[in-house]
Amino acid sequence: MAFWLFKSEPSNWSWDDQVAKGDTGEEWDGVRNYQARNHMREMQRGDLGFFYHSQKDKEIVGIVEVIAEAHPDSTTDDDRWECVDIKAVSSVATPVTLADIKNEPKLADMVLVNNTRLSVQPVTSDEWKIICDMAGVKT
DNA sequence: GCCAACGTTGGC
DNA sequence: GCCAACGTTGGC
Repeated sequence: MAFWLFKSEPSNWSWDDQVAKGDTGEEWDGVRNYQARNHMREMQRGDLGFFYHSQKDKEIVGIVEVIAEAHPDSTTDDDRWECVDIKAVSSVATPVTLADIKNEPKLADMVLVNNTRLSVQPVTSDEWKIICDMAGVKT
């Protein structure tokens, strides 16, 4: 079981949009970055991830689950790009902001802090646990 | 709205 | 294969 973080600009694809898809889930398409794609290739069904709103909110707002492993991205003919499908699992009780994360010394090494531009990131199990505590999510 | 950081492209 | 130029992302 691995943990991830999915970043999205809410004006493009928000947590509400994701929740509206229910258990059907949705492709995490549109990624055009090799590092992010490689992370998606490593994902397995049942892996969990944080759903992070970039730009305006800058906070983790929900938990998602990988429901389909990497497959060609249907939004392009370019076969370099793949994506996984994810579904919303639950909203967090307390959104965890980027500022909260930066204020927590244990999270100083998070990719979110050090490589702000990467849209799909790995999260360690320690980081997962700490953030779930902060968010009021039971693990 | 600005700007820094980073990834990608393309000329050589 | 290197590196300058460019485009995009995202925090502030």
